[in-house]
Amino acid sequence: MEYEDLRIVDTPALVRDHAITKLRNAISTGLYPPGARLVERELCEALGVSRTSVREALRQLQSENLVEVGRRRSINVAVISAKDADDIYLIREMLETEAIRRFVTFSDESERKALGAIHKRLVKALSKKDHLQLANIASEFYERVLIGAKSRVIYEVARPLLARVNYLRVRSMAEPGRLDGGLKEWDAIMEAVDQGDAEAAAQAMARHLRNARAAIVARLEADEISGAKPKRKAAS
Amino acid sequence: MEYEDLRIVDTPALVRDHAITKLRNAISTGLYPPGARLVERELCEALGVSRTSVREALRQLQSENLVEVGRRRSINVAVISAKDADDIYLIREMLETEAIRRFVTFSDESERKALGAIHKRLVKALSKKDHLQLANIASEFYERVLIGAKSRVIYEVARPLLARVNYLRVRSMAEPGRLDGGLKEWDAIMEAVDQGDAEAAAQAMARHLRNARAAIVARLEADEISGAKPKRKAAS
DNA sequence: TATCTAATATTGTCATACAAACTGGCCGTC
DNA sequence: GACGGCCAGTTTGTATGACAATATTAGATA
Repeated sequence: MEYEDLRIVDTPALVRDHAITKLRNAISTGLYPPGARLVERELCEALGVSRTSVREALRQLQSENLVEVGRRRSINVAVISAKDADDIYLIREMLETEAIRRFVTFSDESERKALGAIHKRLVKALSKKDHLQLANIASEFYERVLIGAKSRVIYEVARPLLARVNYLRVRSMAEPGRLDGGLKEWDAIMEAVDQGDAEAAAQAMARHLRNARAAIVARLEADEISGAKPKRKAAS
Repeated sequence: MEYEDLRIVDTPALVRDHAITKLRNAISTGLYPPGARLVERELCEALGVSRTSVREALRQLQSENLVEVGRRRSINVAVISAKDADDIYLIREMLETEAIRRFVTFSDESERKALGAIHKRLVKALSKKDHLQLANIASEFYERVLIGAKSRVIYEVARPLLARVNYLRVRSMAEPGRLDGGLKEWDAIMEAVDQGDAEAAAQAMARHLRNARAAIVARLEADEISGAKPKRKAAS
């Protein structure tokens, strides 16, 4: 008999996890844009939780580098410079090419199916030019690859990097011209995965990330020269 | 006149940072060995701080993956499997080869001098077979390279990985045979740096990390087959 | 208007409090 | 003596209130 299925594994939801998720979302959607100051009391109010929980959540976001401490002890949404973004994408390339190699090697049928489904939705969103949707689906794709790679370590290292550039990706995708690499890059990745060609998949992923990097870094550099206007207040 | 030096930049030490440092040390020295359960009240007592601070410190260590939550919400010192270690060293190789390339390219004279000094101490500790000292100095070396690479992102990603394997390195160095790669590997790195040969330095670092990886993974695999005895209690 | 001062806000830390889940031992029953 | 269940003690998650030390803002004043 298989009793494994009966095993109680359910962990009651933690308030602070809820808070972390909400804050992460608020940051990646730009509700709290880079540089915005996060005031504990306001977050308590907005989230409906105690300062205890908000503070623990902030500590976590802090070590994920999604927020940073200002000079006056204030907590601000992290500002990512062009150089930072460049480095993040370099590291993503290192990690995610390895991840997709392992995905091809270790993933089971259902995982490949799931990735294929995400790819389909991606194509649809692309054709509709639905930028926000596209960014979200792409996030799912990256994350699914990380999970399928079956390496706790790679996942733990790469995921925070994804979170850090999430906002940038949403922004960049709203740009005319580059809809996150266009169809070809995604198709190349998916095709290589379908054919079980790990090396081709890694190459396709590398190309994709290098292009994304170029687009995002260019955008940030343009921003930096034009206006160095640090936002101090959160969006209302 | 240069008033910059008078600028008050000093940030009063935070209790929680103190706690984090202490705990990190306790973990990497093995005072709290892998698997050991960390009980909040005991940590409060040991550190002489309130539960608030201990909990915020734990949240941080948690996102650094130095501790992990057990089934019943308990906080345990992270146990690193052979596979985890293998992956960590793979990623370290990716990051630290890049880091030392940049060190060679971007570091200034004083930083190279400082690295040279660390190397000298390393050689001395090696000749004395002072394992603990050796592990600590090696940590300094790695960290100094990361700093000299002048990339906030690389530093932020690589440093937690260093912290995660710190305990393993201390242990592994106590092994007869491998004294963390022996003289040759370190000398090769330092020589390449001195000659300003970024690529040679990267190669030497890669070799060093691959050897360290092999030693540590072998050790962990031996441990895993012999005894799967998870420690549940912290050292007194 | 410029500047100094007092009121206010914000963060860091502590001390409690309490519910929920878990642990372990004690006891009674058979 | 074995079994089962009840009860007290632990531990974590969360909330609340308090207070010092700064930082910020507003107000008063020259």
